Amino acid sequence: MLRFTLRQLEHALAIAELGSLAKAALHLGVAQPSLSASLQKLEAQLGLQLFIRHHAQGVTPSPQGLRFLNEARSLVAHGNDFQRDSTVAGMLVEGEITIGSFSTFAPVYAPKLIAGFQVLHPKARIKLEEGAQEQLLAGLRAGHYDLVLFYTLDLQDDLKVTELARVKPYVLLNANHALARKKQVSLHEMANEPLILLDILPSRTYFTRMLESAGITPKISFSSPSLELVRGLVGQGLGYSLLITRPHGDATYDGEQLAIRPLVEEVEDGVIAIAALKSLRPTRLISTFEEFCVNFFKRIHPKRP
Amino acid sequence: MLRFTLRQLEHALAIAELGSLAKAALHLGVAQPSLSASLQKLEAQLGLQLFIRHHAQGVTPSPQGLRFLNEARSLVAHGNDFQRDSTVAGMLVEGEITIGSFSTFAPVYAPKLIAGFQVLHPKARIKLEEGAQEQLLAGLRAGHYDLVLFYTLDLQDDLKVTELARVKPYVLLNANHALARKKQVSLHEMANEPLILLDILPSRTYFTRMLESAGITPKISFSSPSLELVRGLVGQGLGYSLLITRPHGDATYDGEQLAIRPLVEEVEDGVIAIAALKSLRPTRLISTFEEFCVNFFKRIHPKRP
DNA sequence: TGATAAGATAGTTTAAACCTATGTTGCGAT
DNA sequence: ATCGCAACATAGGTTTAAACTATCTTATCA
Repeated sequence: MLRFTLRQLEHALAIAELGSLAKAALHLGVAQPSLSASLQKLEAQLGLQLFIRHHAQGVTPSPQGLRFLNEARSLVAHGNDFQRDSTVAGMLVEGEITIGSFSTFAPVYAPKLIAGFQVLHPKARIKLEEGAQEQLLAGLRAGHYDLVLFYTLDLQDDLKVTELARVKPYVLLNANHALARKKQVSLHEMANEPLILLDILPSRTYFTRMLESAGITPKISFSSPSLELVRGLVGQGLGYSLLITRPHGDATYDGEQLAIRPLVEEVEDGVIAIAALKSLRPTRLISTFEEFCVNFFKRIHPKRP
Repeated sequence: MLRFTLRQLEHALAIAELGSLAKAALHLGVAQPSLSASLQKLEAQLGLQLFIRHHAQGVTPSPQGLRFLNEARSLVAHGNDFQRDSTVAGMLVEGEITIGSFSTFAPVYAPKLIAGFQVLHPKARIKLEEGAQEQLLAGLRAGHYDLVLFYTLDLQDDLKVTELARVKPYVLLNANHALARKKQVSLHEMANEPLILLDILPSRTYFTRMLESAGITPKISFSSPSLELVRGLVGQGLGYSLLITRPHGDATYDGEQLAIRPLVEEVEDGVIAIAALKSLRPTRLISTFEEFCVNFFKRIHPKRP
């Protein structure tokens, strides 16, 4: 256990610097007897006499004291650096944060998001990790992520969730599919087609729930957690898919053409949201990033009147 | 001004290490609520939330907290090093001390003294500086020397003076001098000879006082603060000298032969002493060196019964 | 020799640190 | 489902440390 206080060291250093308890007291804004006591205590705790007292003209460091004070100076400097870094960490938009992002839309939104933020706050470093919802929420609660971007489904009340945008699900078809000629497609028209399901939470729950409430039992031919694999399978004409996240472009990785059609039905929107732990007070950097996300999505998906 | 305590950092580190306030409290030997308070205060002072509380199962560091704790660990380690070095400095025979030595006998005694001490305490480093008495005492009071070796003359009561040896003054003659044939010489026999005075305090006072109390007014032909210069002048037959410090050998630097003869008169002894400031509590190293000096001179100048 | 300057000491007050007892909350077991 | 357990927070009180005011001691200088 440490037997001295940084405060005491600061006192001793000021005394050494000014060569006098009285002057040091003035400089530190404490009473002279307080310093006297502080110094005596420090000397007692260390078992070293640091200063030689010259009764009517100040003090001078003893040879031992001189060695001590040099080390003390370094320790106090270390402490000051530390304090500056720490207090500043909460106040400035600097430092590092870690964001968790739902894996399907990480590649769609995150690059622009991060790049845009970096322009405004070049001293911030942003780490991005992808994951399924479970991992994201667990990571958030475990202190691994400062914030997570995901699709809201079942809200948990230990999270502070901020809605960023609402997006409509769509039907993904092979461009040559018969229904691709229509402007919009009904779920019922697709009911007997084989469904290629994006099998990742919460997307799967979202789509199965949507089909259920439309009274449809889908024929699932394939399922995969990978958005690009689903698109590839659709591109090969193996079925249709229901999706929310909408990558730019309508070609698969292997060059097939896709068709994207809105649904006829009024279905529940997909809600893109950013979440933080309610119990974790955010730093300036975190709050700033959160606000930036809100504004970013406002620009991309402006609210209809 | 530093707004946190090393104690607080130790607490936070223990909490992080054990993942629980309760366990950390046990480990640190304090009550759990004390830790809770300590942590909350630290968080408030830094404006950072360090831990995420999981109500019934401990705490985990927040992402910000993790960065903080790493730096805190380094600071506390620094503090521990510092404390070890400091407390150890007072307890062990290690480290560095600075000795001031009266210039005429520094070359005679100091080498053996230091070499002998180094054998017993190889981790001690001893710095030696020479000077006249004024400088030595001023240096001692200013905290420049831990100890000084000198000839006692007028005792000052702010010093703790330990007598090391008593030595008799002697007459130094050219080997060819008429009186050099005698076994011992009287001051009165020399009264009309030219005196080459070692002009350094306190030696000068000592010798002039000695001659005064014998009722002799010396004919001072030369004076010099350098012992070897005085010996050289005597070697050239320019006069006699009175000395206390007795270098080994009776040749001058330029090869002349000298004769050393005791005095007939009973005169005041020269007292070799070691002194420290009364007001400065010695470290182990200082005390040990002081004792070593006492024993060293006991061997060299054993007390006559 | 007295005035002055600088630390030390004494006594008191305020603030910090700590303790015990109790409250709150989430989890797991019956 | 509920009860008990585990773990952190809160409340209230006590001890210890830090600070202040006033006074004493001592060395220096005019």
